[in-house]
Amino acid sequence: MPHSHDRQAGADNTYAAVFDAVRRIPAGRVTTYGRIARLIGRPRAARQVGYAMHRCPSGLPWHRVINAQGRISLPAASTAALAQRRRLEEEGVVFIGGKVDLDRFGWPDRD
DNA sequence: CGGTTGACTTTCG
DNA sequence: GCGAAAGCCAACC
Repeated sequence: MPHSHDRQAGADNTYAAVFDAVRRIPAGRVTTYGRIARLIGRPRAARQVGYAMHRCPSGLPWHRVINAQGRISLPAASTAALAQRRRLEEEGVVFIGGKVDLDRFGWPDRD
């Protein structure tokens, strides 16, 4: 383990923790950057989760991560945003007015 | 080493 | 319900 005078898990573990949390999201569910930040013990580091998403490895279900408003956090016209929405819809996630109802599709949530 | 940046969140008008 | 502003924190240059 790292020395305790350092911050919590250590910066090197941050990305791994974020990626691991994202991999735990089941298909057909979504979560928010802030929720992941909280899961890895950094409730205020939501932006860094987004940053980690930009650097995410292939095979990671990054499309299941959206913002707290239930909206895709990318320019609506961008290729990535369109791909994200399409993938989520393929998994059964419903967009209403361009937004996802986090109360129904959010994770963690009821089973 | 220090200012900028950004796939965020929350609050206010 | 929406847009603007402020707050936060690590990566980048």
